[in-house]
Order: sequence, then structure tokens, then C-alpha cells
Amino acid sequence: MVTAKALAAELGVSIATVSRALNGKPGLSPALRKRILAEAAQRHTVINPAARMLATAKSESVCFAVYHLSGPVSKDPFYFPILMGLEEETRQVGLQLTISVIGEEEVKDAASWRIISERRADGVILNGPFVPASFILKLHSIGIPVVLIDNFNDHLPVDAVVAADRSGAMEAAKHIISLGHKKVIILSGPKDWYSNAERCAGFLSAFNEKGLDAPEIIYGEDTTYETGEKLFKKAIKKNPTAIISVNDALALGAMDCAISMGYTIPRDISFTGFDDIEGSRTSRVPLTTVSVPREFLGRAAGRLFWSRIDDPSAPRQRIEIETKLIVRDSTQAVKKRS
Amino acid sequence: MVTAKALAAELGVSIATVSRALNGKPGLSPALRKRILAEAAQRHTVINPAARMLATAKSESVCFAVYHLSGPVSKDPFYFPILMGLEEETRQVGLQLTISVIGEEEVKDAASWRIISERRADGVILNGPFVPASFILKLHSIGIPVVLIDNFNDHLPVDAVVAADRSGAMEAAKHIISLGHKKVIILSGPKDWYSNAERCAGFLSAFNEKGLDAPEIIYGEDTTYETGEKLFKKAIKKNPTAIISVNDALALGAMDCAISMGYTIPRDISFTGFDDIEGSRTSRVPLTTVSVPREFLGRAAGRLFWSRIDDPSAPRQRIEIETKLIVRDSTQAVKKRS
DNA sequence: AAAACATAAGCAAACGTTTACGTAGTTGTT
DNA sequence: AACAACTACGTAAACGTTTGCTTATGTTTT
Repeated sequence: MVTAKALAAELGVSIATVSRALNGKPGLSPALRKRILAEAAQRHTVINPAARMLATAKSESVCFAVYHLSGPVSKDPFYFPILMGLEEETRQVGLQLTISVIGEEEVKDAASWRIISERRADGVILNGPFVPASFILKLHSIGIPVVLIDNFNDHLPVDAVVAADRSGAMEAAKHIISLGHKKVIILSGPKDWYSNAERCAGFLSAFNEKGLDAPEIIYGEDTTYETGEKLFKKAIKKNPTAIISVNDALALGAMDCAISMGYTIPRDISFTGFDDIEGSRTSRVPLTTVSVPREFLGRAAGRLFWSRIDDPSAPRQRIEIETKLIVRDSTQAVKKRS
Repeated sequence: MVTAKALAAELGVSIATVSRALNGKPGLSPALRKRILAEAAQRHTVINPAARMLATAKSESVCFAVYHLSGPVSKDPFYFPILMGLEEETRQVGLQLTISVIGEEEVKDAASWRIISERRADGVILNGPFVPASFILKLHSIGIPVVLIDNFNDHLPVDAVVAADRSGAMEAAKHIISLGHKKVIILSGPKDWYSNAERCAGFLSAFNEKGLDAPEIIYGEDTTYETGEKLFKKAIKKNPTAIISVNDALALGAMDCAISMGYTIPRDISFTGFDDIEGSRTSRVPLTTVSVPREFLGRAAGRLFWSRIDDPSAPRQRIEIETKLIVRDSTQAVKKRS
């Protein structure tokens, strides 16, 4: 492990020249460049990132941030694949990937977020639909490149990558409709979370398109398994033949609750979820759901970030990743009512 | 955002003095220290980490590394909680957390791992039982602090945090034994993975302790759901009344395979897993398993790392985290054979 | 052949810290 | 009152790059 400085000394050239060679910058004869590069490779020359950061005021790293993960959410199987996809992408372009969970303090005062105040990352990938808009705006106004995952808002001047929530939801709803279900209830998390809103909109528009009555939506405080159980108890009072949920956790909670109350799935009630998390195919009754390629979401975010760094003034981009309906055992044609 | 340099100029003191004040180092009158700290707080003075890294040759960050994650493994719900626990711990002590997946290249030539060669991390948390020992040794010999999670080897001179695999396994096996099962098969991944070996040893010693015949172990290439299905097909030929698996994924795969072959769980066969991943409680038949507090594993690793940085010459530590048997529906007393 | 120009390489400032060392000023000892 | 021993602070070197500017050396143009 030899520094560029040492290499320059050994080769009898200036540090500047070595720097230019190692960075592929012009101003060098091909012969000398080749000699330096060869020697550098042999000597395992490596540029000291701290020194480079200091000189360039760039950290060459991105921060993957999740908002206030705690308790059950930290077990959420949703994020890891995204993170892994992102890792692959950042590694390919030589960006370091750091990770941080942001809590109340950081949201109140973005400057208290060390990653940002110390400029330890050149930008952030903000994950999840519940990151406060004010926080995003603050970061953007400071000049921090931001990429949103699973979140979008027309008023937010930042890039985003989302699943094709609306069309995926329509597909799921059409599946339910095609099975003849008329009495349908939608289970959702907070309506101000982007993905919930989009998915609900998708469900409704499918019913609307077919000229059917809009199903009722029951909102919960979050989208966890436990909330799914709670919401089911409200939903069942309406005697639905099918229950559509905005994500798998909700659907799983609802379905298990139904089973424990003595219902047989899908004979009595059909269920659909959204996301296709690990666990949906192995659930009590394998869940019909809409698959979201989460690893790909992460990769897209990485590419988006890279292109944003490349051209900060480029117009805002919003990447939508296609989803796919996965029909499993939790849905079946509605029985004729006797 | 003001640099220490600028602050020194404004206050009319030397940079060295500001540095000492901000770092809580001695050599300062209490009065001046207070004045500097007050001004620093008001001006949002922040020490440039790049400059500090350059001066101290430390990065103040740790790298959480997973080995060669790809395909189905990147969806493994096992790692995320660990990562979250680690994040909390590192944040508290002011360490930055970076993440990296290491592949074939890095293992062949540790110097090609950028995180290390560029010294972008002061140490690494190596995750999973399949990180090659040679790689770990290499890192250690270079002088990189290493903490292992879910992995341990007496010959490896590095710290480790593991679950109480053996005692957890004994508990699970005793549960099976207490239900009267005699014909038992163990499903395992590669026997050279620490946790597999420990768990299998735990299973066997429980049987041994009770004076029962040792159950046969069937080994697979990995511990995925798909492998669970495969291994079950071999296992079923031996007519077991219970199948014990070294992890949940394996157990789930085996159980689903059994169900699809027409067996009724737990009437015909009892199943146990290990880890208690999300999904085990909602599975086809809720799985009896051994809970591993993974978030806590991550936190322990963080603390271990911190104390290692603090005292590099301290004796090796191995932290074992208690597990807990969770009895669900997949196990029941063996039926009297007719 | 002289002038204009392009190219290759070096020089040195700048990035913002940390820390060993030096130097006053203050307190304590005899 | 002289000297030692601290204490409080400043000085300056060192960390290893990047990059604008300068200089030397060709190369082309007229």
C-alpha cells in the first residue's frame, strides 16, 4: 500500500503528474502515463480518500436512510433487498454506501444529522413513504442531492423511484373483479403515504372502469401485521367477499385474523396483498399479491443518484418500476350467495 | 456551518486551541474552553471529517459486510435486523456505518476490497457463517479489527458475537423429545458453517442426554427454502415423525413440501426451525422455532467493536446471546403407531 | 527562420485538521 | 528573590491530495 506521494518520489515525477495519471486526466504523455499506471498497479498504489475528500470537498459516498425505524419496523423485510440492489449499483461506480436511520431530532433540525452536517455523504437515498416533506425540502434547499424510494410528491423537486403502484393495484383489483367479487373492502395505511394513496387510487379506478361501486377503504395508522388484524375486525362487519390490502403485512394480519375467527380462506373471503415479501408465498394460505422488484428499486435509485451527481441541473426524474400480479391461493371466484 | 479554522479566526485564538476545546482535550483554561464551545454551538461549527481523517489516519467508521449476497440470499430477512441494531449502537458512539458486500474477488485478494485498501473503515463486522477463514485471517493480519456475527472459530483470533446456538438447539430437541418423537431427522446446511455445526451438536446432545438414538442428519448445500424442499424428499423416505431444521427457511421449505405431498402438519409430522424470522409465525402452519434476537446481535457487535478499538490488545471476546424456544402449531405429541 | 501555438510536466497553494514542541506567564518552593 | 515547575496558549509541521499557473520543450504556421 503506497501513497501517490510516495510513488511520485520513487518515479522521480511530481505528485501532480501522478495524480493526473491515476485520475485519467489529460496533460500527460501516453508513455509516462503508462509507466505510472504500471508502477501504480504493481505497487498497489491507492489514493488516500481522506486527502482527496479534503482537496475536492466531495466524499464519494451516498447515504441510504430509513426514517425512524424501530420496534417491529426494524424487522420489516421490505428494505433489505432495496439496500442490496443499491449496494451493487454504488459499488460499480465506486461510491461508498453508508447507512443511517433518521429520527425525530434529525427531522426537526436537519443540521443535527451528522451525515449531512459533516458532509460525510454527497447525497442521500431516502427510503419509505413517511419521510416528512419538510425534511426533504430542507435537504434539497441545502443543496444535498436526494433520491426518494417508494415515495413521490409532485411538489418535491427531487428525483424518485417508485413501483408502478397504480397499475399494479389496478391489476390486483381487476383480478378480484374478474372473480366476481362485488362486496369488497380495501385495507390501507395512512392515506398520506404515497404508496398507499397510489394503490388505493389504483384499486378504485379499476372498479370505476368496470362501472362497479367503489369499495370502502378502511384506514389504519400503519401497515403492520398487527394493524391488519385490527382492520379486519372492522372490515368483517361489512360482510365482504374479498379484502384488498395495500401491502402484504396488512393482508397477512387480516388473513390470519380471519382464520382464527373461523373463516376458511379463500372459500369465505379472498385476500390480496402488495409487495410480495418473503413470507407471502409461505403464509397460512399463500397470498395473491403484486410483486415489487425491490432489489431493482435500489439499483434504479443508485443509477438515478449517479446521473444526478453527474448533472445537478438535469430535470427531475421519476422512475417507475413495473410490478407483476402473482396469483396464489388466497383468491378464488365468489360463491353464489344462497 | 463554520469550520474550526474559521471559528479560530473569528475568536482570535489559534486553531490548535479550538481543536483542543472541540475535542475535549486538556491544555485549556476553563473560561476559554467555555467561550469556544459556546461560540461553536451557536455557529454550528463542525469539524471537517476529511481533514481529521487525514491528520489522524482514522476514518471513524465501521463496515458491515455480508459475504457474496446474491439471488435469493439478498432477500434473506436475517440480516436487516442485525444491521439496524448495529446502526443504533454505532450512532450512539459517533461511528459512521458503511455497508459492503464482499465477493469472490475480495476473498481472493483482500487488498482489492476498497473499504480496506483505502482504509475507509477502521474495522469490519463480518456477517454470516460462510465467510472464509482465510479471509478473516488476512484482515486480522493486516491489523484490521474484525468482529464476527453468527460465526466463530477457536483458531480465529477475532471477536465474535453468536446466538446461544447449542443451548437453543438443545431446547428445541428436548421439546421434540418430550413430545415422544423417536424417529427424528435433522435438516442442516453445510456442516462447516458454525451455526449449523453448533445447532446440530445441540440437537444431538439433547438426544444423547436422554439416552436416545442420535437422529440422522441430512446436509444440504445451503439453508434456503428450496433446499428445504429438496431435503424433505430425502428425509421422508426414513419415515420420521419429526423433522428438526437448523433454520427457519429450511423448515419452511420442508414443511410446505410435506403439505404439498399430502401430509398434515403437525398430525403426521412435527417441524421445528431456528431463528424466528418474520414469516415463521405466519407460515402455512405457524412454526415452532428458536428465537434469535437479531437486533441485539447487531448491538452487541457494535459494542464489541467499540471496546476493541478502545483496547486493541484486549483478550479475544466471544459474546453469546440467549435464545428462546417459541412453541407454535407445527409440533405435537407423536401419535401411537397402530 | 521567426513567431505563434500546443503539449508535457513541475510548482505551489489550498483543503482543515492534529499534535509535538516552544514560549510566555503564573504559581510555588527555598 | 531566585529558580523550578506548571499552565495556557501559540507555532508550525505533517497528513496526501487536487488544480490553476508557470515554465520548458517541441511543433506548426507564415
